[in-house]
Amino acid sequence: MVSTPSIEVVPKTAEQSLSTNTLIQQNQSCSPIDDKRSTIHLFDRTPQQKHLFINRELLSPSYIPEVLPHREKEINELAQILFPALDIQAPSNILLYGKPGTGKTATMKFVGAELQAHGKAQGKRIYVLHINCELCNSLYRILQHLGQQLINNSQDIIPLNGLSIDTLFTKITTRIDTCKQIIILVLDEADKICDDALYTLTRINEQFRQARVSLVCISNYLKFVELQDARIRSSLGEENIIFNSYDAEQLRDILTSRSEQALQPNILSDSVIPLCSALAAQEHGDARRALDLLRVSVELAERSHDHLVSAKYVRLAQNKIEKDRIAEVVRNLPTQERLVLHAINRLQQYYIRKKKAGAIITGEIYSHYRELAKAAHYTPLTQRRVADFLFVFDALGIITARVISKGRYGRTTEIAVSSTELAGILQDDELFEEIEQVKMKNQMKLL
DNA sequence: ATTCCACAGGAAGCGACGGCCC
DNA sequence: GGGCCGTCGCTTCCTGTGGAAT
Repeated sequence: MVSTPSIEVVPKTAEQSLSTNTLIQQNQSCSPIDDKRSTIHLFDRTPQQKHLFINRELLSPSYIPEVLPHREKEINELAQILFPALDIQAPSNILLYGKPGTGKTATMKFVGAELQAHGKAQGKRIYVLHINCELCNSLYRILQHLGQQLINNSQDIIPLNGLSIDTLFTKITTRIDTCKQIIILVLDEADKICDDALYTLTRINEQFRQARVSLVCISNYLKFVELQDARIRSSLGEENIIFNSYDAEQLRDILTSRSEQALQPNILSDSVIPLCSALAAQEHGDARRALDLLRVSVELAERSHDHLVSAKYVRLAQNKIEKDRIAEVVRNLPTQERLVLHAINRLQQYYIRKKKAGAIITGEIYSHYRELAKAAHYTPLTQRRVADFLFVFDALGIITARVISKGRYGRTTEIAVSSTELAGILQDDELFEEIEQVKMKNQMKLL
């Protein structure tokens, strides 16, 4: 039996608190008796610990505040377009564009809630239904979700699959058309939907005699509508609202307004909010990022028993957020995708060791991945499939992929690892030990 | 101007899976 | 229980591509 390691439950400094994972790992080696003993006082608050938060939830990006600073124009515009719903007339379909964290979803939820409440007060049937198309990207999933939200408490559950699209479509449209009502269907991340689904949804009103459905598509991509079929383009883009990125000053206002409600007074040093705003403004004015930075900074200070959140914690928070994000992504990847990441990482380390200039290319990655897969007793996937993985890693921000032409020597993709934390994260991966012994067969070729 | 390389990436199709309907 | 459905992960096949080399 392994003896109990000396564990300090609450680290003294922010740096120490960042190594919480190590502490947890050490803790896992404790015996059941030791576990029991160590948890008795685990959640007792020490005298020097202080609540810095009043309500942590208010700094969560998903929280919709009562006031949305610097979005008054968009709110009014959206409300004007949706106004006919109060007369049980279908508003125009709307497109909301803007980069991530510019308040599109928050604004829509805010206006949607107001509209629904107004409708209810007037005894009108107005429903605003949100669907995240990242999760529901096919017509079947959208209809299933729509039906499920409409029936709500009924026992008539719509199955996740098994029905034909026609059956499901008839079932849902019949259910919607039972009375005179307006449904505002908000399709968040609408660019993730397949074309057929979008086309069917734009034509859905043809099925109704009483009810009406209006679409609100939210997208991060300005070219979203341009890429659609002409039939979809005409009916989708009836009204457009563009959400510009927040600048540092606007982000500062947002943070100030939220922190006044979410945090204890006088716990932020003067530089914290300007720094969080400036860092988030550099990332295309992402309010979510700014809120995350502030929340994590305060959490780190709280864990370090500090009564004042200084700029130091913002810097630490920035590193922690990035590392946590990549680690979370990597942890949830399937084995084959992690094998490809290991191949990329090993090649990167090899390039550094040998001081080899230039970027890693897909051919090298694929051949090294094959070696690793065989060594770990997995059947290697095709190069086509691996190319798709690389595209996904790029989208996730783990690598940067750039298609280049090497003239007579063909076309390829240059890969650079974007995250400085990747090597460390992969060392904790269960595959690491398994493939660590594998030598790079193509070492000479690579040089 | 043409050739050639090493892929990129689209399209089609396959098989497994979970689940419904008759 | 068999037929059917949509989805997902994957393969195979194919055409397209950019620019150095010829």
